[in-house]
Amino acid sequence: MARTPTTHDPFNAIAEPKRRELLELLSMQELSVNEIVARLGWTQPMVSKHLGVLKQVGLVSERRDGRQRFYRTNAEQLKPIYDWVAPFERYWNERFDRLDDILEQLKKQNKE
Amino acid sequence: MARTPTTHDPFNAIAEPKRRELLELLSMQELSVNEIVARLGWTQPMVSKHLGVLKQVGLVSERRDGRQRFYRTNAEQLKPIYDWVAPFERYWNERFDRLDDILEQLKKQNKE
DNA sequence: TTATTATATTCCTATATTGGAATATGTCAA
DNA sequence: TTGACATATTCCAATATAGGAATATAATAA
Repeated sequence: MARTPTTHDPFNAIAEPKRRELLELLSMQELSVNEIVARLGWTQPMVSKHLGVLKQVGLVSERRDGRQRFYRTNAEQLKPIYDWVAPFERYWNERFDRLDDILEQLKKQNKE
Repeated sequence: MARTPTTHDPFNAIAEPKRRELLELLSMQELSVNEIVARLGWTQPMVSKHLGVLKQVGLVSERRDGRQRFYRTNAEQLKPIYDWVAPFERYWNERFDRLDDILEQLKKQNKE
């Protein structure tokens, strides 16, 4: 009876804008925590905590090397979101306008 | 210092699976609250509350007629989500494999 | 071993949440 | 006006959250 945890699935994880920013950054390149801190200007614990959430839902993967940990985006985990939202594209993309017209005509023909 | 409200933006609004289900249902057709209750089998207050969240972020629109209220999905508000997630498609869609190869070659050529 | 560096975790507070039950509001009909 | 119907809102509980500060853990170097 509470909001679903952010660590439960990608939809909840990416609701936080900072985590979306992290995913964008780490899709270009693998970075260590301190490099992320330097680039984004957040506090180190803040970076670690958001990375922790993303790791739990599999949206980033971790590689350890000495005392450093390198993270990178695991984009495949975003597919469920894409798959859910993509079918709605037709509603704002004019590319589907002609198809809509055709479907309308078919409907009319069926009624006759 | 708390999680962003569900009514703040589409990303937070659709993190809840029941609201995604509502959006799918109401994209096919306009429905009254009671019709939604009948189709989904949820309690009436639950339906009204979720519709309230979706309405606040503009994801559904409302039409009043007598004592009934008809809702339908306003898909354009999903565009920010699509726009954010679509660039990641390349990471799981094999259609981009050849493009990746070409980019790799260009990188190599640049180094020379 | 001790100090230093890199990262993660804990403790705290303020704030929202979801769902259920009960109730309120609004609209129409008799 | 009164009753019935359609929908929204309030009150409650349990639970998580994000961020800040402080601290813990782990790995390396001196």
